[in-house]
Amino acid sequence: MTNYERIYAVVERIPEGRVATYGQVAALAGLGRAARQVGYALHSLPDGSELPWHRVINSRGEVSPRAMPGWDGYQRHLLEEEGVELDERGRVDLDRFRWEPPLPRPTGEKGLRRSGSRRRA
DNA sequence: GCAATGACGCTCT
DNA sequence: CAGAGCGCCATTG
Repeated sequence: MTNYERIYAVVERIPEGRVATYGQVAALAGLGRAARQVGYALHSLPDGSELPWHRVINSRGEVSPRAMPGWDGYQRHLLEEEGVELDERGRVDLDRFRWEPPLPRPTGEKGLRRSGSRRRA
């Protein structure tokens, strides 16, 4: 069982009309902070795949630009078809469309918050 | 096994 | 919210 399988499994259960962030999917897939691998896995996704990969977006609620221009527009189109509202800049209001995972993280997260540079940029 | 890569995330400015 | 920087981590060469 590769991590891809887990990622796909998580993406597969994203409800229609909802979106999830890469980090969200990564955490649910057990990859933790390997949000990048989620995108990497989706990139390796074969054509004809029925996975709702278009429901996976970045933390800002925006569709991450990929190598092939135009594909991002396609993703936005798919989201609109599902009822997800996109603003002028093609962004999704995560406060309203973010998928609620079955096991939400406790707000009182332990010192595991070492994410990011944690240091002045 | 090591080095490079990448659909990202978080914090600070 | 947007932009800039550094970090994390699995997959690939």
